[in-house]
Amino acid sequence: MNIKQELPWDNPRFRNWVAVARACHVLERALAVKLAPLDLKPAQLDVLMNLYRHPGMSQHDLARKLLVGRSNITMLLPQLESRGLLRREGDEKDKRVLRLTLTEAGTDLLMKALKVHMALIEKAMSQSTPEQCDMIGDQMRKIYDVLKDT
Amino acid sequence: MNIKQELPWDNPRFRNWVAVARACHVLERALAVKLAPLDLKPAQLDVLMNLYRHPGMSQHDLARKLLVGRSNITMLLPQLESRGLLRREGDEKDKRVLRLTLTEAGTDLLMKALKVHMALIEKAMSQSTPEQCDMIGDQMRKIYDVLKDT
DNA sequence: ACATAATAGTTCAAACATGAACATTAAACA
DNA sequence: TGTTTAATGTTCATGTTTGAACTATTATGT
Repeated sequence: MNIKQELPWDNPRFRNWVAVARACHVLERALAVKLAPLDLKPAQLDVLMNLYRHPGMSQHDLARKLLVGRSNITMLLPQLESRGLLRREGDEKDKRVLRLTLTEAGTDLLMKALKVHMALIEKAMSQSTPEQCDMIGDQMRKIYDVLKDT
Repeated sequence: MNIKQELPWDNPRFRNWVAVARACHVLERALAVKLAPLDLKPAQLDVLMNLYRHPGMSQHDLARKLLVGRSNITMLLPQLESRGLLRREGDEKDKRVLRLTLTEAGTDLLMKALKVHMALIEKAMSQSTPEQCDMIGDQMRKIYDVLKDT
């Protein structure tokens, strides 16, 4: 019988995941700083990114994509809409849903923000070979699949 | 000249980092759910973990470890202290600093919470070989080093 | 058709994080 | 020593995130 149970810090999976979380955290903070001149928060950038890739998506779909609650989206959108970055238009067939699309100004700002975001990620991952980088992405997508319904 | 500039989604580093961020986010959410029965938030678990590994650390040191502001720590600790999970004692030599240590109850709760955390991480990373897992950890530590002073 | 369920979005109060300004104490240095 | 500068922790105002309750609309089932 063990007098002292194994501590998580002895476990490679634990130690390595802690490193993942810390890297995420520090990159998020750095991104917030770099986006400040554009008067944009990381969460707002996530919104613009998703609308660019999925024009006409509903608020519900957006919330699921961003892994946040619907009320969060409700609170987030008016700021962006009043700045003229996106439009909310009622769906013809289903009067419950609002369809979201970027305006031209929204797309312009997104492009500027993406340059900042890209530069940061390039800097962060400059140490990794393409193979390592892809492997990391593959593993992370698996983790997401394993946990997404938890 | 390019009519359309390269989009970030065409860049492997960008796509793969997005996967990292999403995996982090979904694991954090899952952890919050699993910790709820212990009446513990992920941020509070982070505090307990750090105090266990570094007994007697100051609030300032704790804030730096957790990558948050000092005021955040000030707001966080009273909840844990009033539950009898940790002690705050003034330093003899420097009357500005408060030394933080876990109580026995704090250590007990930490051990229970770590089991939950470990189980989640094991589940998440069960798809990775030990080599892949270590490689991910190595890369993430590099990213942290590159960005920590940004 | 009608009653019941489920869904999309909003509102609201509570919890949480953040950064600037502040008080206290220690360190630097003239 | 005495003055200035820096460090620790707190307070407070602000902004963000969350989940539960609510309205309006659509889907389901009898």
